[in-house]
Amino acid sequence: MDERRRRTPRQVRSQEKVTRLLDSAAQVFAELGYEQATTNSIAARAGVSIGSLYQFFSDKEALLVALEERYVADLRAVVQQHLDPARSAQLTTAALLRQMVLAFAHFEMTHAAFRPLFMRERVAAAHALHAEIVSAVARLLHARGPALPAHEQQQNALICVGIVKGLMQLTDPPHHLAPEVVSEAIVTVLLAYIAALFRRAGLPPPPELA
Amino acid sequence: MDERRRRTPRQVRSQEKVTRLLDSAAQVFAELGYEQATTNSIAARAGVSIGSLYQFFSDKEALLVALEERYVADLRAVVQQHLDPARSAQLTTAALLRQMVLAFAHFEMTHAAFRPLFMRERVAAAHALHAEIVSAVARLLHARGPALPAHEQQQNALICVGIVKGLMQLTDPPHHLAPEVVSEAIVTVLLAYIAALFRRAGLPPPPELA
DNA sequence: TAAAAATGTGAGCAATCGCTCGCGTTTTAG
DNA sequence: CTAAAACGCGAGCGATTGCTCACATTTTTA
Repeated sequence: MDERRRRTPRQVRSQEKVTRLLDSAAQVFAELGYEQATTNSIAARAGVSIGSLYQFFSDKEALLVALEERYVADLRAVVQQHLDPARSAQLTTAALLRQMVLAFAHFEMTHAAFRPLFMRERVAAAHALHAEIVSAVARLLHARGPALPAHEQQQNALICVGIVKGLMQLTDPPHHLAPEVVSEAIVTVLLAYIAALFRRAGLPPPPELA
Repeated sequence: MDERRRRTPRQVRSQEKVTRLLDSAAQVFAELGYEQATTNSIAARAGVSIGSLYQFFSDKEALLVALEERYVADLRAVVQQHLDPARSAQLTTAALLRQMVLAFAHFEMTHAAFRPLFMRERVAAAHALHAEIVSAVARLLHARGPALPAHEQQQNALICVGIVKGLMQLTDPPHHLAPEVVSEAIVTVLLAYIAALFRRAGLPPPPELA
């Protein structure tokens, strides 16, 4: 299943080492980015020799791929929890958006290497998940506004996701805005944009959006 | 004035070389980013020996700084043309926003290294210009909506600039949306957001924003 | 307990990068 | 025309990086 992991660790000791290495890689990648991070520093921070690192990971990119699997699994769990149609049907659009944005902000805070790696590099599974999210948002838009032009929903969803991704960067240097402030602004922008979509289609926006 | 440029080129031949080196640096920086770009490849693409490169630039970072001066000067010209109060007063908010966003999209298309360098690295003059832009947008917001809470205008302006910066990334890989499509979406989002600001303050939004 | 398997280690190799330096060529000054 | 100044060149130096390998240590197996 994972050809980039050289030896599957059989002893508890080495399994913990793999975990520590991935934690260390996440930190160093977050601080320096993938290219600037050195495998020696990742091993050193994990308290592991460089030789041990290469017993478990075939090369530097294998660390990235393994981290990707971990992050994508975590993010997929968040997405399935918040984009589930059954759950979302019980909430107002405003409440639903707020919960989703806050969940995503929390994910980014607890997964420091997410943006520097998966927003900039070419990472296959991350892009597949991104496409899933856009489609799920498109379905959600269709459920909330069935009268909106269906052929535009995919693009509208892409804009919505872009708003979240783009504005969430205001929490990074050099702006360093508080995640709560940024999340609130994102919700405001999303609600305003969706309301504008209704108006552009000649429909009255639902009162909860105003 | 520029201590990082070793010899000020006195002959036309070498002045052209400096120009070619900066053009080449812009291309390579845009393709690979600053860290991954190599001075040898920049010199090679410019058709200049590596020795000549270091006659005019003290080190690799000097290329970045010189490029920064060029880009910041160009962007400042665009900004002063479009954020000038006298000019902007004659346009509707919608038309003004559309012109500004299109001008910025055109700037990014003609300055390929702008985002990969100045949105990610710590570049002093670029950040100063960014702050100027946010303040100018804040003044513009105040002019268009004097009744809006003044103490929020700086933050609202930061959100507006963040919307433009964040969504403009949809023109990059992996999305590759057409700049015209993205610009139109940005205008829609900006207008919707500004209208929402009026509503949140208990004011009726100007009809041109609807 | 002893052999085998798994794990741990870090000096150092090959490749790459930023940058220098010695020297040849072209342009300018007088 | 001649000397000086400016410019051009690229082999290669020192530093860094991803990664290997020969060998030591620990755990498992029988």
